[in-house]
Amino acid sequence: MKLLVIDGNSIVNRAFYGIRALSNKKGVFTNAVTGFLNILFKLQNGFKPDCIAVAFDLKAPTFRHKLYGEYKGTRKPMPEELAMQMPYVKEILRAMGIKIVEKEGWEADDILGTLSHAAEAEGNTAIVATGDRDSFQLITDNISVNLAGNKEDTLYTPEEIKEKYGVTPIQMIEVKALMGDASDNIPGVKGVGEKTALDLIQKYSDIKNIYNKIDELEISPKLKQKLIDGKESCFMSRELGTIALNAPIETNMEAYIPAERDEVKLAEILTELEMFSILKKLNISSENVKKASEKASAAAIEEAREKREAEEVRLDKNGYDIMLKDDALTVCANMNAAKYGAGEIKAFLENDAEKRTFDLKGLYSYAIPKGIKIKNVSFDTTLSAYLLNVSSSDYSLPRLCAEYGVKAAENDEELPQCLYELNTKLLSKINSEKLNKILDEIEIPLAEVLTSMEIDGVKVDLEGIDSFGRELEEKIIRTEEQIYFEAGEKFNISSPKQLGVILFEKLNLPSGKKTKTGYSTNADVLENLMDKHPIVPLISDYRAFTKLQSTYVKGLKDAVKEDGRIHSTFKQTETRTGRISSAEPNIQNIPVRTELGKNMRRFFTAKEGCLLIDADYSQIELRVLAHLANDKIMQQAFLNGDDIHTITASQVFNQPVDWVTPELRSRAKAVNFGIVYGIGAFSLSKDTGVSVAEAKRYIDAYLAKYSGVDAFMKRTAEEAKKNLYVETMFGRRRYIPEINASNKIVQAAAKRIAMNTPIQGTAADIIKLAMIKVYKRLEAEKLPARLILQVHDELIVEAEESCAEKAAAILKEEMENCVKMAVPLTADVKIGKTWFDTH
DNA sequence: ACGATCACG
DNA sequence: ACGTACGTGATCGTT
Repeated sequence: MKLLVIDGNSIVNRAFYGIRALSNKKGVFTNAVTGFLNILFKLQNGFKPDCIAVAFDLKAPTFRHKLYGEYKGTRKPMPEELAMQMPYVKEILRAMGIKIVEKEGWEADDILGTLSHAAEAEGNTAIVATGDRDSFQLITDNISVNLAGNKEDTLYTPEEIKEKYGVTPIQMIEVKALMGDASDNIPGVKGVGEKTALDLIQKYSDIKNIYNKIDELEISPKLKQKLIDGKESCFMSRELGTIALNAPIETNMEAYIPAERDEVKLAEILTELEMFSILKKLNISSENVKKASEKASAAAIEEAREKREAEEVRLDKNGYDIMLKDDALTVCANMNAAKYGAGEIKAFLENDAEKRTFDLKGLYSYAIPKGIKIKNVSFDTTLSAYLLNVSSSDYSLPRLCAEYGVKAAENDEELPQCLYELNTKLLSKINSEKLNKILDEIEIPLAEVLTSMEIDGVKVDLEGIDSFGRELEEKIIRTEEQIYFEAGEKFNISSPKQLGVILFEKLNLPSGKKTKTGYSTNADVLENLMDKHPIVPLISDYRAFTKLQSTYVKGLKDAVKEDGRIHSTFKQTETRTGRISSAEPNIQNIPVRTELGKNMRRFFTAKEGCLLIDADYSQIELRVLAHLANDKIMQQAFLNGDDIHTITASQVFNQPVDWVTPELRSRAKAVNFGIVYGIGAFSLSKDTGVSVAEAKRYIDAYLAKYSGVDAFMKRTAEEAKKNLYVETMFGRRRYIPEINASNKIVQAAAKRIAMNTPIQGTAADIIKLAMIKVYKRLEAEKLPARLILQVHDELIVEAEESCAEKAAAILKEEMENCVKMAVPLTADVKIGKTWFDTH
């Protein structure tokens, strides 16, 4: 008999990432299901197996995890769009009469291994279909592996493996023990990659032999040392990388002969998913299709009735802890759990009951695309945990349970209790630390705004980027040639190490030896060498060009989605100061400071018929400082509408305002920045080019004139020493325990943080409030205009041309009036087709 | 995985 | 005498 055993998870994964997003009307994604079934059909038709088994992983940790710790801990979780498709895949397989094999504590790989080897033992042949190469170790004369979902559709046999890798299939285990596997978090031996590993195993056949004869091997001393250091890791990796052949599952082949298929059921599911092409391929009788549709409508009526009843019971309670997990809402009231499936979530989220959520932004990412309006969120675990400790890097449930002394849920049944206890604890802390206002009025409403911005994204001119990229490519090539000419040889200009050798050894340029690893070649160093050799400005240009090319041209192109827009992720629990951050791609560091770089902004554009409205706060951090420090002189400058850097120059350099030269103004500007960052004379001198002594005089003069600022800085540092934390104007808190460190350098750094955080953090609070106001106002006035980007002190709205002026007025008004301070806030607003035009 | 570098506010 | 401004994220080379 012939057995086909399929790695379900792996194939579904391949299908999901290999096929563009498809979904039915209800928003259930279907690309993974479609892809999986197409691969399954192809395998069935190609191999004509007598028996079929499909193996899946269960989420529970396997015995190997328990032995060696959660070695898959860093693996990315399955995206929601994929997770929601898994139940459908399984249901369809069952309806097709195909056996699903999964076993708590065992991985799909182990099931593949056990079944294929059991088949062989009974004198049968087996084909293992999977998406990854792990299974190569299972190959024998009677067991072959098909890398399904790959372009090349070869069937791997022992000969194939020998030819390709020069080792036997079973030796692949040894190879992996040496090289490790990043995707499985198998460490291997540090510093040994595929090439070295294959080489070693080809020569010495297995790791046991290698370590037994370690002193006799013909290898470099360096490699030998690596092997010795990694010995323990290597043997552990061998354990981790060995697929089990003894999983406790049914191994009688008869059990895997497909049963008769349930056509009605199949028609039902495929109709629900709107996968009509697959339905056609299955040749299901029209009679059965009809039966399926009758059943479906009856089920819908029943579902509606159940929902109503459930609603009535649940509505008379007044608070729920809820968490969206695997596309189902776990709802907990008084520690009793209720599960809501995809169809019922909407009704629950939209009802009036008070809700305490976990990962509100995640919930909005689910709700907004489906048009669900979440009502009455009073608390969020993640946001609260962030407010209570902005310095954590992990706000996952297990981590929070550990941090706040709550017993972590080991399974879904324990989840309600766990969430309830954690939320209760966090809520009481939020109240006692007076963070409730900032939670209710800033972070909770902001979650919706950020999610909406992520979903909308910003339009990008791909052709424009492409053409800019071609220009850059030419510049890079030209510059490269000139650099090689000046250097008299070719080398990797991007390698600081190689560059250092060329500049400081070959060309004998004066070096300030720096960094742990060698010469420093950063922009500052190059700046000082500019006139010393013609290669230096070329290097500087080369850096600028390649930075633009790889980070921006290439990076942004890769980030453009099918809708022609970039959807950055705005992280709400990332920064220590309360700012939001942007990633994948980072939209907050698009070039603007240089003429060449600025061109990137031409490619961020409003969609057809729309314009961008860009509003940025003028000097928000200095205004915040003037307010917090209650410094009358600085406040007066802002009240007068004066140029703050000119006034500062006049104060610090003791000159009449009219006598302030651009040079003086620029130095004063540097001092203003320095003050906000918690200045030191050394750094200021480096920044302005004056001597350290001179810089010190500036700072002293500054603090003497702006005496309120001086007092504020002293007060803030003392407050930090006493409380071990500092606060923003709205009470956002940052703990700085290092403030009392015995190491003076550490302590000095902590002091700068203490002085900077209230300023940067208050500015962050203000713009968050402005975002909420702008978002709500645009929504309330039903304007065809949406807030799409935030860059710390700048907001960008995309609006239909007809309402651009109106939207601009709203932006300005809301930004300038969202808080009342001792100085006015001003926002400069510009309208344009592209982000370049608005500057 | 980490450091160096450089883009932004 | 120390080592040198606050807050981020992406890319590349090196280990």
